[in-house]
Amino acid sequence: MAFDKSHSAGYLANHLARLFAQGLQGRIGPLGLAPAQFMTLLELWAEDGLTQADLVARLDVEQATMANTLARMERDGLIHRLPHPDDGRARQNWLTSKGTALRIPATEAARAQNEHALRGLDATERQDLLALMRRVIAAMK
Amino acid sequence: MAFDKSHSAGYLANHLARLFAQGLQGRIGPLGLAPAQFMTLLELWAEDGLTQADLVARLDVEQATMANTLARMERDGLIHRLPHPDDGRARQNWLTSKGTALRIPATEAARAQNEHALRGLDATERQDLLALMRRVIAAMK
DNA sequence: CGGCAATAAATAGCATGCTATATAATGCAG
DNA sequence: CTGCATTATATAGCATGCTATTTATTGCCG
Repeated sequence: MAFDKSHSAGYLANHLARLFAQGLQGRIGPLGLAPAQFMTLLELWAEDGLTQADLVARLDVEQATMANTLARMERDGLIHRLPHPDDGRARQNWLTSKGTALRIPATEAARAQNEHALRGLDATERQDLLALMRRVIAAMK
Repeated sequence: MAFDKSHSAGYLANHLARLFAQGLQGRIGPLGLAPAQFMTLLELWAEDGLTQADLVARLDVEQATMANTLARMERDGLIHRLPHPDDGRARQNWLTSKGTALRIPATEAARAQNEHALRGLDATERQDLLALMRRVIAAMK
């Protein structure tokens, strides 16, 4: 019996994520943003000055992944990093004016991408999908 | 108004896919396989000797991505590639005995990962989740 | 048949993500 | 107060995935 990829949650999750990432890239790329940068900016827009460890905890990515993402964001002028006043090991990540200014257009782009992806689902189906995904995520964490 | 990542289908899809990939990696890594290699092997187990273009069409990844995956699979002794008899541009990808032998243990590992991820959902919820994901994928393609 | 568009792969360059390891600062145990 | 485990980052190395470009072959049009 064949293992049918179209009935595999893992395969579908991978495909779904790739299509979302490509779509989001197409919308925020012109703003000078990449998807992982956007995800990180979401946290900094909510609370500026977070450390790398804070961001790792909130976004559930590995520390090394976040280190690289922050390095690219600094290179691209989205953030600047200053020593933490109370902890010599840590650095606080602060939005630049450029990083701050992207909030409205970038979140609008992400909203448009979500809307595009979900355009075939009604409100109840959307709620169901999000709830089911959250439960599966919780089961794997 | 904050853009709430826990209510964003794109964010959840990304998180879901990362957790699936990590879990699958943990299960098939000991077999000497990586997730993208497994996905490709699924197609070759169903039909051996496919070309790179065939695999690109069936797995919906970019041609360059598949070229790299196939190169790693050849390096790892999972496939060998021979000139296509009717087309001098193409190469056919054939399973080695090693690649063939992994079918049972690898599909079992993938099934176990899916089962682990979905363990909190009943049969109806699983069907619903897969169906909703397929519809969103179709909307984005 | 000769030229040119289309097709199949390969390659370059980059972002994201992982594991594993190294470095440096902190902080607690004794 | 010293020493060691813990914590915060950084770095190395790799897989996956993308876009863009290159190379080689096919195949059709005129």
